[in-house]
Amino acid sequence: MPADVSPPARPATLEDVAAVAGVSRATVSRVINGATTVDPALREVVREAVAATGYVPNRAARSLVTRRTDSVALVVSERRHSPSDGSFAGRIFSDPYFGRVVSGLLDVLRPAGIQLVLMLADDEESRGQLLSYLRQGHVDGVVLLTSLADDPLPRLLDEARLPAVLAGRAPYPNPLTYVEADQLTGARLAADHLVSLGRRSFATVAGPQDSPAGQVRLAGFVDALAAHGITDVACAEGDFTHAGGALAMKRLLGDRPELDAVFIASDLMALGAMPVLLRAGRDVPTDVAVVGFDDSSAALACDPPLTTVRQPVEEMAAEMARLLLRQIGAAGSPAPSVVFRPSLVVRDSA
Amino acid sequence: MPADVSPPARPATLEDVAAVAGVSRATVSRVINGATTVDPALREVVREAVAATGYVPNRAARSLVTRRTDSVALVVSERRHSPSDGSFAGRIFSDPYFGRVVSGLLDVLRPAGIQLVLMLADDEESRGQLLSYLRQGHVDGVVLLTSLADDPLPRLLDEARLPAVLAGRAPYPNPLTYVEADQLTGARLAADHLVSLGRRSFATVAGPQDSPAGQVRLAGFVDALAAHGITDVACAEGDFTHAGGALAMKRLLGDRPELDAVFIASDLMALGAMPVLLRAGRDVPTDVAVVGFDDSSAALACDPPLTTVRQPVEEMAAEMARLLLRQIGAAGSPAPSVVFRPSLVVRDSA
DNA sequence: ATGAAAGCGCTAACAT
DNA sequence: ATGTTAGCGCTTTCAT
Repeated sequence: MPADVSPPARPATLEDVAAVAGVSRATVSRVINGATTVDPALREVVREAVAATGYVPNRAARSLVTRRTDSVALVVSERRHSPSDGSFAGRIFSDPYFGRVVSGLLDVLRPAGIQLVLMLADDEESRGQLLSYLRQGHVDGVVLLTSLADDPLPRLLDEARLPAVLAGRAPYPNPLTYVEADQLTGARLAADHLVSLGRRSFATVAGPQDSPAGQVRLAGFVDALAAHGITDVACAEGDFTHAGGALAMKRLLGDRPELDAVFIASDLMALGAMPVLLRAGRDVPTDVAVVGFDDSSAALACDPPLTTVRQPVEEMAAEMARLLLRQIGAAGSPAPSVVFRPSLVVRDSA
Repeated sequence: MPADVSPPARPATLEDVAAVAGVSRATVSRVINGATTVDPALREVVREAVAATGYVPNRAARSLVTRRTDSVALVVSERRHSPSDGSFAGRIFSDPYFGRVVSGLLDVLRPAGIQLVLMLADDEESRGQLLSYLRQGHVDGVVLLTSLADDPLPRLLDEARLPAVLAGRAPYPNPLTYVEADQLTGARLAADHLVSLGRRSFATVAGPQDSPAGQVRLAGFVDALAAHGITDVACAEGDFTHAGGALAMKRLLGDRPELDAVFIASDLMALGAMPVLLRAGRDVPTDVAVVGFDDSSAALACDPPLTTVRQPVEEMAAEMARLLLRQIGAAGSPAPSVVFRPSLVVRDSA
């Protein structure tokens, strides 16, 4: 029977490393945290001891004294689809937009050793729980993704004095830092392009009018057309989903069969709308020019490839992470908001 | 100048509550944690003190002594789309499947007060970081979503003796608990249905053949047809995305223009494939019968609505969460795996 | 049933 | 440059 040489199940602590390295806990701590006031030779010894023991810092212990958690929350705030629907449907999870946000966030957070905690707020109760959780300092900051114009979360987050960054400015005056693409300009880009194509009968599949993005993109499109003297615009509201885009397009075709230009407020809706056009015997772009919004993977999934307004979502998300980290570092003093310039990506649909 | 009556910025601690209630820390702790050995009257007093002080337990402190974190990781393991692509594209984030999983998980986790930490593993380096993080006990357990047949994570997770549940059995012998729908049966359901419709020329848009789900659904479909004496099946591989489905469908139409039945290994790919059929002048279901897989929101976004193999993803995810919680409670002793029965949902496409 | 006290693993003064 | 020490807020024996 072999001697039990395996190390104890208990993970190594600072103390263990210190013992192996023949130094004090404090010195090991300094090396771990990259303090410059450590003799290079000792530093090396400690490094080896860390490797030998397989030491990894205990976050709870560290957190207890530093009062930082090295984690931030990604809060997704939506209206629950249907109350009967016991389960949260999470519309946004199916939008390529979400993946791009996570991706951009992690590009910055991961190298910084910060974890991302995913939290949902889909009703009063969950919002309350969320806030008490956040307030207790269980995360260092929050990134808020909301699709509700009347979302109380920005206000509550501000009152809680929590480092926070919003994806898109709050729909009401609010001091929180936000990052967004200029939606108004984006919608204008779409309108101008459609006009420059010589189109005459305009329509739009708008986003949900209880969402800021939905509201602003519609307003921007309508205003930009008005500047060209065009005031007659057919509009159908979609819900930012594939199916919603298809539905809205059908309505539009019923309302205004002669339409030859349509701006669709998200690529995902455009993806749903284009087969509807096809089925109705309209060729894109010959009969109907289509411009989307986002420049997500959905734009390339369209046939023909979609001309669309590009938002650099990954970059924007990375910027949100950076601003959040900066606020956290600066004891919560708010960082400046930043607005990205959208651009028009011309492909084949318009 | 009004007296400063506002409470100190410092959040209330157990000590504060104890002082207000006039009892010891230990008693407050007992009340918080629902110990039964507390006088009902005292319990009430403590409750009030908690409310008065706005006390919320400090997770780090608790975690330090209990060695539990009350959080679990949702690990998404994928191959990074393109190495040049600095940013992780996160294919799975755009699949309705992901949202359903999160939804089902949170249905169980949220009431249990467990947080969900989102982690990505998309290359060797991130996998290494991930493991050292997990090993240190920063989460109590992990739910693994992988789309790689040769993913080393199940093995590594098992070696690390971490409570873990896999979405779908590991592609190699592995003792970890898993939850899945019987993919073989699901694919057979699709095949049998298509055969019962009297179709004669079969094809399939398979999932990626480096993913377990992709492999098994293809094998199940081919085998089931073979049982009907049909051995000639056209196959094109897709990547489980919308665009991938469209591409594969085009190839299929080129290879076998006479096809009149196609099984598509995911609804999202079917959503991409159906407009291709339409454009090629094929009516669904008259000319071509189409059966999908998943019964996700994409199935209803199809036109016509998609006949598909239903996987109860939300329920499966909820079950994963339950099994994980059970394992965590039982000091890591593995829970039994569970296999759900898929069913055929007949709509209009076949 | 309740309280006193130890200690989880770490960082940050402070002292040297 | 390094070590000593005092907690961070909580749970949990162990007494009572």
